[in-house]
Amino acid sequence: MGLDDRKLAVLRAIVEDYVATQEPVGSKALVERHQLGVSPATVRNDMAVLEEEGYIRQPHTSAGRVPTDRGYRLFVDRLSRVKPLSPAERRAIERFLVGAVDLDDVVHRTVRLLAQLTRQVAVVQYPSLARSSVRHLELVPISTTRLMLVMIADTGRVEQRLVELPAPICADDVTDLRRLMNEKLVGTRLSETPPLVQALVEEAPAQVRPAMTTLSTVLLETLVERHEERIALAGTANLTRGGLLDFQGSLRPILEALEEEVVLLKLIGEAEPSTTRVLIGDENEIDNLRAASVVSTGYGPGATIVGGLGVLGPTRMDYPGTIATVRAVARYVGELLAQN
Amino acid sequence: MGLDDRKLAVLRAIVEDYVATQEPVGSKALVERHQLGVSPATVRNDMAVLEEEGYIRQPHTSAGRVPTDRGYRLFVDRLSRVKPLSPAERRAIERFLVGAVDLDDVVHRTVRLLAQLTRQVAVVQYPSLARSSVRHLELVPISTTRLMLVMIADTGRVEQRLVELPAPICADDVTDLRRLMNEKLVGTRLSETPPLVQALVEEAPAQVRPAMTTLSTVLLETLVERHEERIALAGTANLTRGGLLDFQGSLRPILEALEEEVVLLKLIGEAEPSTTRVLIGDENEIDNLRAASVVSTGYGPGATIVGGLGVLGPTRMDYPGTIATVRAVARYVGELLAQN
DNA sequence: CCCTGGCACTCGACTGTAGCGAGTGCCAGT
DNA sequence: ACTGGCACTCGCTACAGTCGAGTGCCAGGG
Repeated sequence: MGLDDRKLAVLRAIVEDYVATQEPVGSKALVERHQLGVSPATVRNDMAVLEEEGYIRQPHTSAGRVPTDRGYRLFVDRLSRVKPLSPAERRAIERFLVGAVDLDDVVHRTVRLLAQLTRQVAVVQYPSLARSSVRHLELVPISTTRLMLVMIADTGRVEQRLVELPAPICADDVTDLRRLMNEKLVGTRLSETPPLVQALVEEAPAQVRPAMTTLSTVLLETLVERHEERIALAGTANLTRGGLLDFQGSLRPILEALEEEVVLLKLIGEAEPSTTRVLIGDENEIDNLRAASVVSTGYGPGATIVGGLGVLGPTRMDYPGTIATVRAVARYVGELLAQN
Repeated sequence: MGLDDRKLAVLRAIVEDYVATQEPVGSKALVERHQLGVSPATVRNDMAVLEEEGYIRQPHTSAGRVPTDRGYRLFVDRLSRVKPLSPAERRAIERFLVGAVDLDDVVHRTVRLLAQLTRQVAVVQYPSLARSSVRHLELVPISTTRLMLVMIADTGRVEQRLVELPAPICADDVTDLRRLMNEKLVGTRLSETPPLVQALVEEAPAQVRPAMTTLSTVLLETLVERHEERIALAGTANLTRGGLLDFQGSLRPILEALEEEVVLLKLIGEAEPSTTRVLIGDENEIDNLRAASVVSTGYGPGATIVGGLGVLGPTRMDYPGTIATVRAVARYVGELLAQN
């Protein structure tokens, strides 16, 4: 408990050195590289206390100390000072994101940018449908019994589904359907849609009732219920930096986890407004990712949040820098979305 | 040169054993596990010839033999018998692919299926726009000066672009634009589109000429010229199978290559009709992939090809099995697309 | 002429030993 | 409360020795 200022300074120094060198750090090296104003022996005593409290540990009896997950946690919460982005980084962000033609394009550029800047694995969630509202619904006749239902969300996401009608339909009826759907649904949040869709079916003229029923089913089942979240990933090659030291030599579990969209969504999809979430090692609920840390945040136009983004790396990561970058990128993307 | 039947049989046996065990195979083990009808010493002589011809090599002086890229090539070209799929695999394919709601869904399911069956990295190209034709063009007004241009291709692909108009436009004009574009472009292949689009602008009534000009620019620039190919990837975790033995211990270059869509397209996008292409190690043009092999083929409804798919793995892979699986999956996907 | 058994040889993998050195814990002294 | 000193631990490296799988070659036999 009694962690006085110097002990905290020692912990900070250990974390910083270990992150930089990737090697267990000893008492002598510490006093040499940081102005602690005390001797190695004193530092050793402090280290013993820190170890007892579970903030650091020794890989083997006669080696230096390495921060534990708990140590990183303390470091992140209380010891790290926010590192402002370099002008070069700011410029990189702007240069990278202008000129995106498309939501797809925005997301792809963002995820690559994030991977490049942090030199880690980057994950970006497409704007969540659940958090979007309907901007427009379009029906495109493919044949007399087939329609393409296109939904355009205010976040720029566009989803389409092929709808197989129970009976042939004429062009006028399609127009009616389109009008009815748009009148009722445009502007509503996807999460509030179900009852409205229900009403839509009930109020539909008999003429188009069967078609509307089919349409509503597709709308609810594929767009609302299994609310189709999408994810973009980049920078997996960065997992191999630092040789086999990180991730105790096996990338396997990490790569497996990254293939599961559900897992990724859990990681970065539960963004709270304007917080940056840092999950360190063990704190992670997914077993495969116990050797990794995740820094994530939400993004969206203005103050609203429409999706999450973040990076994943070894617990031994540069938290202050990563946090700053993730935040900055999220803010830029938000601004970009606000313009549309 | 003088490779008689027995020497070929020896090579085949070496490849099969090495693929199965991942360990250099010696003469004694060979005669034990295969009915070659000769003694180890004879096999040794054959091996010496095979080595001289560059089909196998010794990792170190006193170890067994390992196939070279050239050896695999000979094996694939002349020695491997096609391995029919097991009924279980066939069922797996069908079960996996039915119930896809969406082109996106089809592609995602396919790539995961392929990764799972071959236990390797799978790559699937979305149906190429260049090889698709226009089924329908839709214009959705977003505001008075903004349109969403939606293009639906016969392959099921749907692309959308936001178009910023030079001047406000009324609903009737939008209807006109839509009609004009569809009359002229529906049914044409994307690759033949440019001159038609040109004509479209020239023939447009003065009233909608400026808007049509802008539209055509977007159409050409973002859909035709940089013909937007997309790729899905799965199974990267399979790269870690076989410990660090494959890929000489470093996944780095492989992962890097897999992040480059351009590279992937080059690998699987140049499909010839009804051929399965096998690239072994060195044969690969991409330096990063010199330690890997790629098995790819084209797919599409009926006999036409709209895109490529394939898998990437260590040169030490089960070629007959992989080839059979890749072909089968491609055929099923083709059938699936033909139904739409 | 081709195949075979035998034999000497090579060389990587593994084991055990020894010395080195970074780093620690503890203690007595200021 | 901090410091210098000292004994101790233990992983790392180098080195020597042994083992054994596998080879190349050769002489003999069908």
